[in-house]
Amino acid sequence: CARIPGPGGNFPAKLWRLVNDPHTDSVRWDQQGEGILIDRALFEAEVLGDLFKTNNFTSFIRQLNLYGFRKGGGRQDDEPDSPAELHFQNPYFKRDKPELLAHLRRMTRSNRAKLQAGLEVSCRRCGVLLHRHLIYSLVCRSQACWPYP
Amino acid sequence: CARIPGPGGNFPAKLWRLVNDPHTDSVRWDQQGEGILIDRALFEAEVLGDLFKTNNFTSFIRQLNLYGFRKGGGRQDDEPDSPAELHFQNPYFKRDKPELLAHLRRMTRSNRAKLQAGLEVSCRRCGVLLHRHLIYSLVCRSQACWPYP
Amino acid sequence: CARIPGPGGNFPAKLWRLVNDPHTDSVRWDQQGEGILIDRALFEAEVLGDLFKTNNFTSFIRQLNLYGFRKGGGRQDDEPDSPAELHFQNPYFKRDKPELLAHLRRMTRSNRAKLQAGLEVSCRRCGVLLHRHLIYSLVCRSQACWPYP
DNA sequence: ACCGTTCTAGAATATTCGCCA
DNA sequence: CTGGCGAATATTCTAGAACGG
Repeated sequence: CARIPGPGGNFPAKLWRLVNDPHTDSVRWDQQGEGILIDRALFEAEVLGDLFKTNNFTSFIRQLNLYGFRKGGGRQDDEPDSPAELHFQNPYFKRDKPELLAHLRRMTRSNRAKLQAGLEVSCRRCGVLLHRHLIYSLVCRSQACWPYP
Repeated sequence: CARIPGPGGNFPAKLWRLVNDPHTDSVRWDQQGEGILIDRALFEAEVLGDLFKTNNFTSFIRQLNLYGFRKGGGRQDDEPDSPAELHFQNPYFKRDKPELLAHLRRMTRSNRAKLQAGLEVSCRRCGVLLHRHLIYSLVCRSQACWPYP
Repeated sequence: CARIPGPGGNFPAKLWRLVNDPHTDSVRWDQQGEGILIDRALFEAEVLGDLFKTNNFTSFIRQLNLYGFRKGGGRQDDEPDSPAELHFQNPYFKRDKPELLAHLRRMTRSNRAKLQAGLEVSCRRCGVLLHRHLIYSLVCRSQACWPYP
């Protein structure tokens, strides 16, 4: 069971990799797999400046918002295990529905306008990279081979 | 004679600081002070990943082009001391005419259109930071106090 | 020499008190007294949750922006001692010109419109509290009685 | 009606990738 | 092949908007 490939890809690819990587403690799925939980202090030490070029946690939050993540739990605000953890959710980012990832878009003003007009919006390398990553994560999880040998 | 302040500022501010900083060997003025000479290998080791968030020299070149720098010497391609040095020049980036710095603009498509239409184009924090740096470099050079004590 | 009164007042009053309070290490004037330097980690431990109701540093930044503070140094060489310190400045928030405090306004959209139309904009309790605090700080500094006994 | 807090979006610069004359 | 550029994403700083006190 190979490692999830890295560190390339755009923001959704990186986030998908992080949340599915058992070696990453700062980002994880909530109990229902409908949203993600982020431990800020841990995230700053573990991820920022490494996988991302920024050291500012707020830049990471800006990316979450750009890709359509909203704060708050999926259903009835299921509590994070630690009160310090931030809860975000996105209709196209679900643990058990990786096929939805293809709908993720960077919500710039121009993309928003295009979508409302019914036009196509590209997502550079979304297809290839996300596909690779989701295959990896699905295969690995189904084989219950995590954590890595 | 104080050090040139850093590391803030936009690209022109950083470049002006680098080329005037005697501690930076990878970027320097050509003999006439009309263009800059860049030693790529040295630049990668000395500057990239530190003052800039990128490790790719080509990203730095992209910035040079965005701000209007062109390859080639000012007059008749006065030879770089080392054949490995790249020669770039910009009509508003001259060693002895810091007042021209105020005309530097990021040449995006929209900015290009605005300029052609005779409109104003902003340059965030260009004024303050460039002003700071040019004052420093002028004062320091005039006092011949470089390298720093 | 009495302590600066607290903890009441609106945001500018609190900030003026903090930056002039020698017991507060996380907020201080830059060398020229034209901008303020903020140590985030220290600020979170020292000030947040106490003087302000929030635990989010970003809320404090939002307040700074609402009242017209901008990131970056004022004019000349005012780099932070520690690169970790954030530098903000405001044309009406200067160490040696407390009379300018009266011009501070909460820059909401409506206030912005009013000011551009040349209308008056109120600032609740700005007058009274700021006046009290600036008197205190001036008196205290002039008597060189800091730090407090 | 104003202020403070929170979450999200706008806008400018920075970085990356790839095209093309 | 190369230099310059378009266009997409990434990072930074500031503003909009909603809500409660």
